[in-house]
Amino acid sequence: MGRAPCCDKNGLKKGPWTPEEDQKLIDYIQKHGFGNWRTLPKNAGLQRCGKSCRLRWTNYLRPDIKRGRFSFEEEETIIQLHSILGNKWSAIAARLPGRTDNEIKNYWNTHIRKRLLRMGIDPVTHSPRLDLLDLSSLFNNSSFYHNNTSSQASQMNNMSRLLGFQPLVNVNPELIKLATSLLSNQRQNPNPSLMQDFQGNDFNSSQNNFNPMLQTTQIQTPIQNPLPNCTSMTTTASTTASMTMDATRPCVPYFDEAQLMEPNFEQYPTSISNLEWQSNGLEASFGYYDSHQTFMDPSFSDNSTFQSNISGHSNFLSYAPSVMSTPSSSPTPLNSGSNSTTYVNSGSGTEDEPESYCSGMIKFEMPDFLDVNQFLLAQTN
DNA sequence: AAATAAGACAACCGCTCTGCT
DNA sequence: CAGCAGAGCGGTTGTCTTATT
Repeated sequence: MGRAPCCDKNGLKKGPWTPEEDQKLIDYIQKHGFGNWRTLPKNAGLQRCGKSCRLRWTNYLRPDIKRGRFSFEEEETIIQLHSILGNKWSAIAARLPGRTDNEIKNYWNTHIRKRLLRMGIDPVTHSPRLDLLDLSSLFNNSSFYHNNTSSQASQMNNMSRLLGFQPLVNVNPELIKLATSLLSNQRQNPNPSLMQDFQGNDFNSSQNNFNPMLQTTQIQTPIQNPLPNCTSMTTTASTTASMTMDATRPCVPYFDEAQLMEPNFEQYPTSISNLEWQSNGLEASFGYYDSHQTFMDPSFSDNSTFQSNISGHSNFLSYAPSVMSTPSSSPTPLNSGSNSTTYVNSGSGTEDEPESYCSGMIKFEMPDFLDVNQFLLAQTN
């Protein structure tokens, strides 16, 4: 079926490129540019197919390619973008100057993916791996998540070790509660009660066709409005967005690729640069940093209004929603004045295995070359 | 020192998308 | 509008290097 492969059996060479071949390709492109890849190898005197030449050029010989180890900032950026874009390596590469999609893909598969797995995070959904959390079923199924869970979390960790699993990073009891409840729900037949959060709010109604609990794990499911609690939101030409939040409902962030591709500026803030999401288990709370980068937690004050101002402090990124719901390794209470407790990462990652991006609440510093607004705008083109 | 395993990354394969005729 | 070819993309494989036994 389909057309013949580009590399037919006409004696075209395959496999690793030699320095001589590289030089031929470089010389030819420097003289003539890269127009038609199919005719290029013949004109350049190469026994390669055009596709092979194109890949060699774009992935290796291009002069603007940055080689060498990925920096921590690049790594963070890849994880953040992957949480939004998924395996869209070319889209991710477009935001990392000098890096190719192939390089990023390889780096993801050989480094980042394994690391996330070791930390009990699903590299696809960027959420805690519920197959590990499901160990709770080894204990008392019926009463497990009706009681205080701190001792049970400890039990689970011990059992995980006994069974040879990588222990989850200091399992957050609330998260276990959420996960086990979710698993329990998922096993049952569709039930109206599934569509209620712990506060009894009905997410099954047409008005709220969004279940923040399900979003925690079924992160790939597109939703219509990632900010369902935002009862009003305005944008202005000065790229300042304000919105009024209904704090009676959890406001769970979610940006999927479709949303990024087609941002609706009547629905979303123009900038998400100084919003910060966090999850403390049951309630996904919503906070932001003020101009002094002090975390503000408006989630439990009625009709909280906040400003998202691009010019406030640029390049402070805080979206990466799915990773945010990861158990904290060393949670440190930050804001105990409200009904929810805010945790910040205490930076417990090791030297060569920085894991700080994988805690209950993570702050990401956006590299200067990554402009969030430009990013969003680019997606609209 | 040799054998084996694991890691890293370049390259290939097959599919889809897009533009041209 | 259909068919074709070029280009791009994501997944997978192959090969080389490094670490371990």
